[in-house]
Amino acid sequence: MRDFELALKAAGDPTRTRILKVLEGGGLCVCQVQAVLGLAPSTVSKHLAILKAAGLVADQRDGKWIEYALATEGRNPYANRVLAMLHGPLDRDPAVAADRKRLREIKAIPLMELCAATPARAMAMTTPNRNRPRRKERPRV
Amino acid sequence: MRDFELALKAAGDPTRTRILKVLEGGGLCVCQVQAVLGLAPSTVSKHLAILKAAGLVADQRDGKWIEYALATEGRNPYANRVLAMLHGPLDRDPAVAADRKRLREIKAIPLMELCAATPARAMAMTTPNRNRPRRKERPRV
DNA sequence: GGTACACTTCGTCATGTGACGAATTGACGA
DNA sequence: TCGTCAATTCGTCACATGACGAAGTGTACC
Repeated sequence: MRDFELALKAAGDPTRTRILKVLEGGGLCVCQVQAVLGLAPSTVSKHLAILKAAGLVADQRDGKWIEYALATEGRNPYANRVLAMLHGPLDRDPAVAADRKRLREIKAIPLMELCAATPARAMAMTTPNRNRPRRKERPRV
Repeated sequence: MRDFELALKAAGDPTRTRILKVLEGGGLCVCQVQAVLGLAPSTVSKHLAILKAAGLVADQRDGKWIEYALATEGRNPYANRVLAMLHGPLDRDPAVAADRKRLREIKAIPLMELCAATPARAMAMTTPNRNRPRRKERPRV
């Protein structure tokens, strides 16, 4: 019962549903997820921890970054069934489509440049028709 | 997104999971569900309303009683997939097994006798070795 | 029509949840 | 070893949720 509850509650929150849909495109570090969602780092971290506790995602440290990806197999027998439900009508959801679009833009930004930016600046980075000069230094906040 | 959220949040609550599992044995009226769960009528009614709004159960009035049953088809495309997840490890859950046992005892009690009883009395009725006289039967729902 | 009763709705309370900023942790590089 | 920075944890707040009893609704039966 606990596994069932954890899996459904984890996936049932709209923000976490968005995270799962974004991770369908492959593993991401927290700051990338944060940039897509436009939420505070602590908030994103909490959501990812809930998804991990439910066995829906797995994390893997990669140097300074921690990559989160959809779980392929885990101890929660319901995780796979919940993840399978992501395919379908959700693909036509406006919010999901918007996240997917933003994800493409964010993946074009080097991690070093993206992660040092505040959410507001990361959002600005993804606006089109913006002629930003390339910086070598980390932008001041 | 809304359908997905409704279905997962509705089924993700432990009390509502128990209701769904109990309804697997066939449609029941509210007072029967109430007797199984041991909760106040208003609480049960609220849970059933949430499950109905999520498209997981359907109700049908039968005279004075209202029968709730698992939805066979509905507008929520995720309802069937969530209901399918009820089969599996949940069948081995202690709470689910206890509810199933109590359900058998409750189904042996005529509706007229069961529904007029307070939850405490209904619980007392389901204790074994009780030699209750048979009353005229209500049409089964 | 009036009563009985199965069920729902309303009002209230305690607890859970999601959001944030601030402080902390842990790995990399100077 | 120390600073930097991605990520987490902590503390706090507003709001959602689940529980209950009381009051309301609608149907059957007299």
